Amino acid sequence: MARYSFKDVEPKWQQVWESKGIFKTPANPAKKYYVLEMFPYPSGDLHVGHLKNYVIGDVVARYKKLNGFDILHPMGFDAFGLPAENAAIERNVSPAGWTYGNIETYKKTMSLLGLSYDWDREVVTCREDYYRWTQHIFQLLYDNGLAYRKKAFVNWCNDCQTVLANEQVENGVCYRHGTPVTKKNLEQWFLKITDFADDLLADLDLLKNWPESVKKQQFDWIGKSYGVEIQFEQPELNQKLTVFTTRPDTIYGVTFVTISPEQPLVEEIKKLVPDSVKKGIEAYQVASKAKTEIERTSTGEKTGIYSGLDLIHPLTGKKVPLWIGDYVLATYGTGIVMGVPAHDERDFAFAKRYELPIILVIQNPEQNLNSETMETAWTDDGIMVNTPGFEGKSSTDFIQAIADEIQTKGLGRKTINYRLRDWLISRQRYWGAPIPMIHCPACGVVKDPNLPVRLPAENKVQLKPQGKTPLETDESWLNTTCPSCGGPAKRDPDTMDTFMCSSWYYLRYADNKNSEKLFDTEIANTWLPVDQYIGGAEHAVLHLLYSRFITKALHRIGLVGFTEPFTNLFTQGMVTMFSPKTGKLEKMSKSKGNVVPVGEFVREWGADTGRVMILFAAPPERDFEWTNEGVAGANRFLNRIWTFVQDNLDLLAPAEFKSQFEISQLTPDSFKIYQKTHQTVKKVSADLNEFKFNTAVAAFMELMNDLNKTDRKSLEESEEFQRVIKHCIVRFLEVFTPIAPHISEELLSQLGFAGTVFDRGWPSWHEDATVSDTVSIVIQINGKLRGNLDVARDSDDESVKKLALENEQARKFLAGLSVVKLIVIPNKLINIVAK
RNA sequence: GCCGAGAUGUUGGAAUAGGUAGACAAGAGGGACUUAAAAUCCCUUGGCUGCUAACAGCCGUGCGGGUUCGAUUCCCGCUCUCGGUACCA
Repeated sequence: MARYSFKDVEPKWQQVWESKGIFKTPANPAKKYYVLEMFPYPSGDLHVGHLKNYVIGDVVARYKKLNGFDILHPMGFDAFGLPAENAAIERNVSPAGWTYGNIETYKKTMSLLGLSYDWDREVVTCREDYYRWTQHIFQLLYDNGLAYRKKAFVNWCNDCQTVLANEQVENGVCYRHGTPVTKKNLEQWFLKITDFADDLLADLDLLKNWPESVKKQQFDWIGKSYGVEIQFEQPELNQKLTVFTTRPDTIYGVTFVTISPEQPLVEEIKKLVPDSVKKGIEAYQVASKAKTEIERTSTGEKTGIYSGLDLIHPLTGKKVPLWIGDYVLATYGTGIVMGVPAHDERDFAFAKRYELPIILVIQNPEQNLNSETMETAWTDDGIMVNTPGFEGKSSTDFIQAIADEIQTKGLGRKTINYRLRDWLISRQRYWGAPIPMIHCPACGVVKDPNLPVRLPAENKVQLKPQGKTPLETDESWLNTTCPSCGGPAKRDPDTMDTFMCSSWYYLRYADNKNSEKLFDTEIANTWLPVDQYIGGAEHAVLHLLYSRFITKALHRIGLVGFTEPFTNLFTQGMVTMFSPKTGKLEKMSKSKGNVVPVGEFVREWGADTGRVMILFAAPPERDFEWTNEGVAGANRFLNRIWTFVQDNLDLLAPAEFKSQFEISQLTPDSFKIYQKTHQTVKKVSADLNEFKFNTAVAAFMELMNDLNKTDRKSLEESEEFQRVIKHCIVRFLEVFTPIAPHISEELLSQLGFAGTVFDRGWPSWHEDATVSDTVSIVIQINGKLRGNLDVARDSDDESVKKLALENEQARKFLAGLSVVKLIVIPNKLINIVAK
């Protein structure tokens, strides 16, 4: 018996789908469904760890298509970015050549898998026909006041040799390299994502089918907090110092105020203090700036220096010293905080180090706090003390009262602060979309009207970072004329963060060939939002937040009719494998030396085996380990299906195909397999809707195990039985096509069906056949399983009780006991409570 | 530290409007076929006890309590693991 020869079958069906144009996007969808997997950055070649994302998307796309939806299922490449540029520097290759070569490799590999993409919809972010529109979006944002330039202390990664957005700094290190990030004071382009902070927060509620963890991460990242700004006067300074606090209830506990060394007011302060103090402040500023982000933010020492000035406490009128300390962030709130050592850990540590006084204003419920002896700050609620007019009252009541009082007395105002900052998008690198702006000495910043602003030729620029942006090294590119006055001007030398490229690609797929516009609004509104987005959870606050922002911005500008890009989001777990380098399970990656290349895998096992393996191994949201045993098991299963059909093809192929049977006409054996088949169709339909691929595959295995028990002799003897078994295997194969499309199509065709499964669609199940006339009822005695009872479905409780008490097994256990109570759960169990 | 998710056989995992725990696989053991091996097929496979067996009993879903006729599922208190986060005042 020939084993399943995937080497012939898989290319054959890929060819059929291709030639029939099955996966082409319909122009005027009646029932649209947009399935999208996060597009890859093309680096090297695909390994099986990458596959999970694409396989899940393909199952969804095929399943929806079989159910009559008009599908948009595109693929493309996130093609600008550092790896290409680094490869260029290290190996002297061309960034563009390297990238396009990888894209070709990726596409070739993807074509082995039978994925249902419409490649006519492809987008490649580094191509001119794409990045000119990325530049166009930038200019649109600029026109609408959503892109601006400012000088700020920004995150600098020495490995990237460029600045990074806040979202790209994790725990003080670069998200890519893990190298410590330092601060640089540079003038850069920012996008006003903070303008949408409230919408981004509120609309999380609309995202019903997003993982809670992703929504939570975005919620925390936006970090909305309600508080009060309070002003402290300084007699010599001509302006007041404003602090932001969420704890105005601790106002009477203020014993100092701390200002961040980068806060601009520090410069004013320096003018008022004696030279010796000024020198100290400057030395401190230099020292702070030299620290890495980790050194500044890790739990370590809180350092500071006395500014030489004192402030007036707005309520007590007493003097409190003003300190400069780099534990205060210049970019959050006002960059100045009030020091309440008794009720804030950081202030407590600072006060202890510099021997500043501690005033207790909130007493704990045990009433045992004492400012002299406390060893840690009390940050919870409690009872007010040392607070005129509120002694003995609850701090939770006081917090509102004092906020109101501060506001009415004109000492400050209630306000809201966000942790979210504007998105810094300038990058001092070559391989990205140039920022399409011109700097003119006369006119200032002017839009370049000639898009695309092309990158200078690779051989004209110095890619290796040397304190200049690579684009600046091509003078002929850099120097241009001002579109406004015609005088000499310079181009903006930076490129855009590549997250900008990926924050709108899902829109371009809808109308990817439009050379006149970003996209046609009507077409975008037809296909979007994306119905099902699938990707890794690591993008929770990067790509997914930026994309939501860009969608909202384009909505405000009037280019799209929706406010959220992705209606449903599924985040798959990663594929792990034992790494010989680290000696443990690791995410599959080249650097860990634990990859299985897709090409090699498909040559040895075929695409369908890989698909079944990935879907069966574990629930898709969970991580799973890639194992040879798992692969072999998946392959064995496919071969069992193949063999079953081959063994019986002589009888099944000629048999008439009936789409439904009369239950009463079926023999018991026929009914059993017919029932199992329809239960399977029902279960698989439900499981695919819920992304429960692993249990769907298990259901197929169960049905196959039953089909394999088919008695060849009975089959030979009864034409009716042949028709039943044909019906069952056909239904099996039809609903199996989203999971293993090649083998399923091939066997359906061998069984006598012309065309493809898409000609027939998803079968409905025979509901009456999924239930039985009789059910097995469990007999429990005092909660313990003691026997079984076969009764008619929906038997009344009384007859079940009677049968249970008469049951031989039950009587054995009831000997010497008296029955106290009977609990009947219809069609499930009866519990006899006895003493 | 804080926030979130989780803990079920040798392993991946099933089963939760509370109702037969371990579906389906993997691995292991035994058998059939074969000169042999591979492949394939069949059987066994949570632990303990009853000398062995069919069989029977007891225990068993991280730990300790609780609610209930009945708890992997609900409640309270722990332990551990994995993610996320990191001076945001």
